[in-house]
Formats: sequence, structure tokens, C-alpha cells
Amino acid sequence: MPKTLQLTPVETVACCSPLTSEPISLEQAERIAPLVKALADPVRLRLLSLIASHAGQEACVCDLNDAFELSQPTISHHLKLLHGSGLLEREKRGVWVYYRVNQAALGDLSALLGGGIG
Amino acid sequence: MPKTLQLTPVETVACCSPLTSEPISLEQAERIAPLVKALADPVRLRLLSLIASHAGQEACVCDLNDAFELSQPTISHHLKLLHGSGLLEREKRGVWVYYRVNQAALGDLSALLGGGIG
DNA sequence: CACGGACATTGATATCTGTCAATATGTCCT
DNA sequence: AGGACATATTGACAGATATCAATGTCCGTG
Repeated sequence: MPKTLQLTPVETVACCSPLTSEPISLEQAERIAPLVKALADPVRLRLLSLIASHAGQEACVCDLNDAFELSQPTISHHLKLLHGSGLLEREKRGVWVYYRVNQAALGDLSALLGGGIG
Repeated sequence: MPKTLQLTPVETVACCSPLTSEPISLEQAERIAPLVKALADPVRLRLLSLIASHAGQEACVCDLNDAFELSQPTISHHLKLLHGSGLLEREKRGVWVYYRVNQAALGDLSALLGGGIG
């Protein structure tokens, strides 16, 4: 296959002025929405918060599973979504998988909403 | 009916430390998620952006309808969702209805993600 | 090499969501 | 009052999503 330029949703958000400075385009909206959607779930919000505030700013899936009354595949599904959107980074160490928050991604999203400098 | 204390999602978010400072509770997550979900759609992102950057920081529904290739009920549906979540304020003037962005709401959401002071 | 444990994938299902056509509501003008 | 227009509500439907049970994959250990 051709070597197409592949950007994560996060990377495509980073370039944008705040929502409030000028109307965003259809294309921008369609790139940003999946990122926001990745956050728009109570389980994923808690996952992100758990990981971000965990010692070493990272957490093993085993820890996360224990924190919810949900099946292991369900947690795995949410983690995959967060990772796919670029909000979480993934590292496998031995048998365990560790996730950490992509702070820049969260920051960009925050700047998008919060006004910032534009 | 009894005079129960009713908070919009926005009002319940404003109180929270950033996601990254400590693990949010189940209850917090369930209050925050609807607010994020209200943003998690390309049409609603564009609506918000259009209104925020419009002259006078407000826009009439008629203007908004024209900006999309969607039916009038669909736009009305999205506006209702944004208004219900507290992200948009609504004012009827004569036959027209004007929406404006609740900047504080956006700001709170931004702070929730962006770290802030905690 | 076989087993067990950690995590991911698949397939099924119930619920939620975005959309539109049709209709209702409310307001101004004549 | 009646008609025209702006917006909202309802009902229906297709597609997305959250969840689980079952199964697969990968790695370390005995």
C-alpha cells in the first residue's frame, strides 16, 4: 500500500485555534469529534483519571480491571479506544501492559475549548 | 412539585479538580460524561464554534440552519442537546431564538482536562 | 514443551444516537 | 381571526456503541 500520511486525531487537533475564535470547518470538526467522543464516557473518564493520577503516571491493565465492576474485555475495549484516539500511550513490559496519559493530547483538547491564544 | 435542587451538568463539573490530579469518582464521571458527550459530535462542535465566533457572540437558529446541509429538526435537536447540557444559553426574541455560548461552561471543561491549579 | 496468567479479539445483543418527514406550537402581520 | 413564518416536538428507522461470554494470542515458568 502507498505510504500515506497518517495522523492520529490528536495530531490533527493540535493545529487548531480555539473553537471560539473562528468557525471551524467541517473537516476540522470531523477530526476533532472522535477525540472528544473518546472522552465522552464515564468509564473512559475514570480510566484516564486513574492512569493520570497513578504512581509514575502509568498503570497496568491488571490494576485498572480491578477498579471497575466490568468484564476484562470491556475494559480492554475502552483502553483500545483511548489508545486509538491518541489519548493513551501503550507499553508492553513482559506479560503486563502499561498505559500512560498523553498529556499533550489532553492539553491540546483543553486549549481547543479554553480559549488560549489562538 | 417539591423544590428540589437542580444542577445542570455544567454546574456539577465546575467543582472538580482536573482529571489528572486524583481519580474521579463514579458519580463525578457520570456527571461529567454527558457534558463531554454533548460536545462529541461534529455538528455540535461546529454549532458551538459558529455561535461563539458569531457577531455579538450569539446566533439565530435561522443562521445556523443555513450553515448546514441538515434538516431544521436535526439542527433543533442538536441545539436542544447543547442547551440541555448547559453549554448554550437560549433567548427568544420575537419569532427568533438566539443561542449564545456559556463561556464559563467551556472554561470549566477546559480546566478539567488541562491541569489547571487543582 | 506444556501449562497458566495477562491481555486482546470476536461475535452476539440490547441500548443509544443522528437523521428525516410530518406535525405541532408560538408569534407577527394584515 | 387568519395566514405566514420560525422553531420545537414526535415517530420511525438505520447505524453506532457498551457490554458480556467465549476464544485467541503472547509471554514467562516449571
